[in-house]
Amino acid sequence: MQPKALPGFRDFYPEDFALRAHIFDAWRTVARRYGFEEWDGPPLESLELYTQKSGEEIVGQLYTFIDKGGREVALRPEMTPTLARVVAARANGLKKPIRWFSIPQLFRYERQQRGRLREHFQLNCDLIGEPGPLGDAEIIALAIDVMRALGLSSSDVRVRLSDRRLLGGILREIGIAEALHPLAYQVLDKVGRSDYLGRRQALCDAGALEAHVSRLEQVREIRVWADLEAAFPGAVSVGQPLAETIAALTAMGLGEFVDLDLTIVRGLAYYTGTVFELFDAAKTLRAICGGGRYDNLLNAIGGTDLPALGFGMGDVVLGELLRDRRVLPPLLPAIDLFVAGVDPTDFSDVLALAHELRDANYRIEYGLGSQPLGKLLKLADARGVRFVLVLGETERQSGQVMLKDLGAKSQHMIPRSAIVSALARVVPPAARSLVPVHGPSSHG
RNA sequence: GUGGUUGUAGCUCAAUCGGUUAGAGCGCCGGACUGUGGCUCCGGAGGUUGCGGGUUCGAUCCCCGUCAGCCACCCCA
Repeated sequence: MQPKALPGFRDFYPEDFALRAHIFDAWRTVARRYGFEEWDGPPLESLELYTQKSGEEIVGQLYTFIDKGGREVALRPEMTPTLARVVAARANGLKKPIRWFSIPQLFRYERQQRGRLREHFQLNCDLIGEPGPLGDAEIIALAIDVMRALGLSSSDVRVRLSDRRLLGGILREIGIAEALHPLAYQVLDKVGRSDYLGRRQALCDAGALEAHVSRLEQVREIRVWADLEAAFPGAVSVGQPLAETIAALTAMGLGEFVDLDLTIVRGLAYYTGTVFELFDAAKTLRAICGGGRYDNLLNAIGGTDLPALGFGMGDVVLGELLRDRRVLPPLLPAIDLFVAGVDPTDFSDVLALAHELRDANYRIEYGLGSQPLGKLLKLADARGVRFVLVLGETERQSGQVMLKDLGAKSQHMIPRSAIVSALARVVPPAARSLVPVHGPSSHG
């Protein structure tokens, strides 16, 4: 039996890594477009950071151990507690609102399933120090724009949006006691799922009136703002921030992505306002992204009273959705040019030429052993590279190099002495090459 | 953590009722091809049938266990 990666952990072969890089690229590009700055923290934290405040659910699934100094430590399962600590440490010196993003690798010890591993990368975007609904719209818009940047539309992904303040208002309007609100949230969370009746019974057993629970069930029918006004007129006023957030998203032209869905609760105990999730439209996968407002968390962890909100977007479900929707990045060749020497006496010329071109920021491969030219061309072709430079006795005597275009099936001589400037007109240097790997023929 | 289900080559899959040395395509390596790639043809490597045990003259096939994948719970990122 060959050794394998631990369950729930991944090996990234180059084609897998290409997808990961594609996702990271979109994450960074869009976050920067919103003026967010990248930061990071340690992957290993004190266990106490997680046991403290951020929801007991997570703690049972931590990777924890005692380090050699006797400290109880944990691999980070989420980024928000670290963020709270880091921000709190310099809260007075940071200009608000703070716009930060990070791409941490996170760990959870849990049985894996599709879309849920023990390790994943997650884009975290957080906006700290802004209490108003335009901040909520900003964060949600960023998440939507990541989808758009990856080639997904509103028919591929949906934002499901709710607000705990509004939900609280609805529960008060119904008359459900404050102490029963967590149970009521669970009932809403389970709507349409197998355990729904069990949770409903639990709420009744805890003292909720049957009539109240029935009315609570109307919440799941609310799809547009008018539904809310009709069903719970008394709660509309506490829903104002959510209404303004939706209006802002509509003004941005992103309204078509957004569904009002008050059954979105989210497990983490620290959310205080807006909560939202992104799903694939067919809803065959797990949530792509989840987030919301957590106005009390920074105070609880770092003693700094700042409103905040943010989201986490994992790479696993997102990658599956990109595969499903067939919006994967094109496979690009790893090199711009292949250099082929005709026989072993050409090696030193090949090495000199290759290195000169690498210094000019070309990505270069050449044959590492003594191989016939046909072999080298076959290798170049397999690499997906379009251009080959051939160096042999003939070229050396005339002070030239042969530039062979595998795509156009043509070749011509260019002067060896001015090789870089001669090439620049034909082959743009370096990693900006856009020639697809299977592409010379399909590329034009 | 609970229940169900599936494990054959790097990948996708075969293998009659339990019966000889577990096959094929793709991929990989080599040759035809010593200054011209893709195509073609030929050859090769690669498997303790996830692992362990049991039943049997004989197990990829049946039984048990275990590990891993998947699905549903659970929980959420």
